[in-house]
Amino acid sequence: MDATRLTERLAALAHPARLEIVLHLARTDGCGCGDVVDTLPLAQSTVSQHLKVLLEADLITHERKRPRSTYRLNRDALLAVSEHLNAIVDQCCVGACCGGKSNRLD
Amino acid sequence: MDATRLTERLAALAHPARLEIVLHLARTDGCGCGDVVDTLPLAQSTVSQHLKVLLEADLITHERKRPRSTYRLNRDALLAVSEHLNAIVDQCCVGACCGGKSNRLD
DNA sequence: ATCGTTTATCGGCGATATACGATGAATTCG
DNA sequence: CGAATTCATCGTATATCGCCGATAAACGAT
Repeated sequence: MDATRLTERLAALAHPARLEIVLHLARTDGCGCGDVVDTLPLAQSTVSQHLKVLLEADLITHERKRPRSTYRLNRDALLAVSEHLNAIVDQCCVGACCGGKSNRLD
Repeated sequence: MDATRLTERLAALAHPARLEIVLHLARTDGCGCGDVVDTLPLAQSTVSQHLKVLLEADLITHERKRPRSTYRLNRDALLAVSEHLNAIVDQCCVGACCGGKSNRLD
């Protein structure tokens, strides 16, 4: 995952509604757009847009089914973001620095 | 860290220039605004604004010194974001779900 | 074929973000 | 003192975001 992809994913997560959607999908093993609409004080078109953003960032998956489609959290993608941030922390000037703290030497 | 704080930090990280700044600070154990300006194709005032955003998100620290001030990465804050995302992944419907994968049972 | 349900897309508006140059404040150097 | 350095802030122009209502598209049910 390059820097551009990372910022795209971070941007996708950096919105209260979208973060809420991610949390909802994490709790409910996949649901449709309508289900998400019911949990948020937003119009259906707005939710659809948010889902699209998350989809383009590959943070969720989409399965077209009838009568309802299913959106699911892409755990791997979310985990990749988490680990990328972790890598930055680890990379942080090995040795005593950044406020005098040592690096994960446990 | 509540959801609002998390989205604020994610938003701060979700910009190419600011992510670059964070990476730079991670590599160079603290430096001034001017040093950052030298590494980016942006005006000094723009960089200063980006630093302010990162500062408000508490992702970096600022020590006013002369002749140069010093910005440093706040490792704990960045780590907190990483772990928060990790927690969402872990929370993801305990059991087989989300693409049929099991949850970190190692 | 028509209707109802579900979802995606379009157009537009207000708000926010991003960029820059200019300016000011604080400090150091000559 | 005056000049230079470093950085923050202001004002402003432009672009993007976020939201909505309206509409289109897809499809199952009647």
